[in-house]
Amino acid sequence: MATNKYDEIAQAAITLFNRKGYHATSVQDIADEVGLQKGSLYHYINSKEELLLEIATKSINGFCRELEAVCEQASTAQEKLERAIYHHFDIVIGHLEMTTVLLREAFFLSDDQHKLIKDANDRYLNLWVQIIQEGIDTHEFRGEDPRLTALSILGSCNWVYRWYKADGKKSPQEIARYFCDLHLLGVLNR
Amino acid sequence: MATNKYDEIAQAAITLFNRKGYHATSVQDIADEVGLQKGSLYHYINSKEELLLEIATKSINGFCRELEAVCEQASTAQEKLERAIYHHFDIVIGHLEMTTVLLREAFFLSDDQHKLIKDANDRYLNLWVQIIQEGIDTHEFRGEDPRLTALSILGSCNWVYRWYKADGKKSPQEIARYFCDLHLLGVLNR
Amino acid sequence: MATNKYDEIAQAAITLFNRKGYHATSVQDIADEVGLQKGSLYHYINSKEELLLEIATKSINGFCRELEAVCEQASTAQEKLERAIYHHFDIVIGHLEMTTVLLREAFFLSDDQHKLIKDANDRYLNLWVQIIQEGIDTHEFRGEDPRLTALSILGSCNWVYRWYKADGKKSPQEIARYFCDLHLLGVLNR
Amino acid sequence: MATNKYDEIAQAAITLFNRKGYHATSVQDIADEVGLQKGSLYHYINSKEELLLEIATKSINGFCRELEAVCEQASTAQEKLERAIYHHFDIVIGHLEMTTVLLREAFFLSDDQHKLIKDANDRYLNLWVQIIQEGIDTHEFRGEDPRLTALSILGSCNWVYRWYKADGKKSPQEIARYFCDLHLLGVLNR
DNA sequence: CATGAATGAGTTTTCATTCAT
DNA sequence: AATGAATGAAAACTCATTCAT
Repeated sequence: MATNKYDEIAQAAITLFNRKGYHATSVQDIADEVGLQKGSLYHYINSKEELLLEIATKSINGFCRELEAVCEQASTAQEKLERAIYHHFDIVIGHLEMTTVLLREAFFLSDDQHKLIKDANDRYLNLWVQIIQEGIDTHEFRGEDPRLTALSILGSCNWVYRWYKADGKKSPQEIARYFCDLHLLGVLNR
Repeated sequence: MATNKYDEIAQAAITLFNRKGYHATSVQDIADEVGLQKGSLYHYINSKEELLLEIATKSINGFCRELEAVCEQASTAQEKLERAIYHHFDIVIGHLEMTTVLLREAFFLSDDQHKLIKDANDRYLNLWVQIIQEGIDTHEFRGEDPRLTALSILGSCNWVYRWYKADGKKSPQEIARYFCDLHLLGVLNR
Repeated sequence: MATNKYDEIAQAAITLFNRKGYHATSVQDIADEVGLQKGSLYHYINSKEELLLEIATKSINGFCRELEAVCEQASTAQEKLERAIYHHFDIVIGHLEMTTVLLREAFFLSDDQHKLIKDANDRYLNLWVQIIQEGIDTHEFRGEDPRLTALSILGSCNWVYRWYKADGKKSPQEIARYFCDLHLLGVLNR
Repeated sequence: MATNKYDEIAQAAITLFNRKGYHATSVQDIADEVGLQKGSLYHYINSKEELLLEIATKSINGFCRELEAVCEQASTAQEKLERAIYHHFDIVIGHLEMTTVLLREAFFLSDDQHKLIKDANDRYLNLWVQIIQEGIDTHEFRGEDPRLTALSILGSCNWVYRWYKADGKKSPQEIARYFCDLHLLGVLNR
């Protein structure tokens, strides 16, 4: 991993923000973690807040990118929804710390910066809404409020960051499958 | 509102923690909000953290109390689950600010105090798990992992605090009904 | 002991000043100790500092009074010095807490008030100096600097408040006798 | 005095603690004295209390070090005792402010830290006790309780910090000699 | 006599950020 | 690139004292 220094710093920040929260993590903590002096960090970052913004941005962009790929590749709405759920789980669990920072800490950005994340979150939500809407249009799915349906599924799948532990009985894939079943039963027309 | 001073302070804290987050809210902010000097607050509270703990405790206890009542009164598992969802929505939306403090800010308590909230959250989750388990036992519900089912539904219903706006097209009751339908379809045996 | 309230308060203050020091003892601590509210204390005292001043004054006055009595009653300088030492021990050990407040805490009075105590201390010292001087004049004692002699003996006897423990092997009287011997050998002409 | 910054801070603290006492000296006072901002002090110290601990530790260690050297070099108990008294005076008067901090302010350390100083003080006392004991064993000294003898002499010599003024008629050496005479007469066998 | 709410100045400490070296 | 000294504003909390009831 020939990571560069900035990535090292970002990773340290993710770990620490995840463990203690953004506010409780000092710039000194991050510096200690990467073995630099506090002042030296500022060669790589402009501010602690920008670091948080960049982490959150990278995280939400990852979610969007995956889902856009899914939408392009899958054919039916059902297939899209299934793969959307699987990919969401992949990221949440595969990048649990970063996802936690996105979902728990981005709120503490200043209004302007928080707006950027909120907008990106909305774009991501809209991708889900479009999938549901498409399913309703093709009569694959029931329901008449695709946004509410999307919020229900997405909330359920996001909440995972709050309870998932790697040492559980079920593998991430099994959990994803279980959730996928539940949600599809909720939306599929029969 | 001739409430007593402590309640006024707690309400101010809820409003501010909700608006800016626990860390970004200073004791001075709370004092300003209730029209006291900073030092005078300490006649009513022992510390800012204890104030947060008390708010979170009151909130989670409210959830538990309601659900226990539901479990005693309703007969079938389906009825319990439906009413659990409705009551959960009632509280989340009826006390949106306090719920937000519980779900977003309790994490920032120190370990000992956070533990108290986590334990109460687990008790609440277990009530849901028991309902699902009971439904599986009576063959009302499908599924073989009641905890995962509960986490899916609860996550979906908790997430509401992050997107609900009072000015939406649907009333809280309609949203609750919509979610209830989705989740029941996901779990009901047919 | 039909002590009045003020004496109760003074005694509580002595105990607490002795245990934690004047600065580390809050008015609240004293109020708690006597079972009053903080505000109620101020019916009996004018300020925390005045309370300290009164304790210290009472203490040093006690030392002076005893020594003046000794000087009037005893005949020879040797007898006076012996009884001065015994009486000093009587007070230091009999009122260990109050003496500790005098010797350790009076310094923390404001300049004006501290001056009052310093002056009283000087008067007490002068009584010792007079005894030594008298002994030198009558050739009972050796030495040519009665003030230094007095300071040596008094320092030795004052220091007792810092190490005396009631559970020691020797009784207060035995300690006094031991010290008396040492100091008399130091000053007596042979 | 191109001393380093920490020493400057410690010296400022010694001066201020000496003048006003530990509690009455604020971190701001110390910062003002060395021409730094309050916050900048914390590059050099961890806390005000640790600063006091370090001053007191350095002080008592100085006393111990000197006395250990004396014990190694001097031959007879009498010689040791004489030199112990001279060295004690050297330090008390040569470092009057630091000694004052040790003897008057160390009490205000928290229990754990105060214990460290008390233990060091006990070690110092024990060196005196050993000297006296040795003199008793060799029949140089009279007395049967070397600890009491040591406490008497040490108390007398410590008390000096409370009355010594540089503008007195006698030089420090003359005072030391005077005290030495007094105490030796008290303990020497004849 | 007693209360307890309220004050307001004070305390120690933290911390993101800057900058000369 | 890296340091580490310095800043200055802000934080939570304490406390002696006052006073209306």
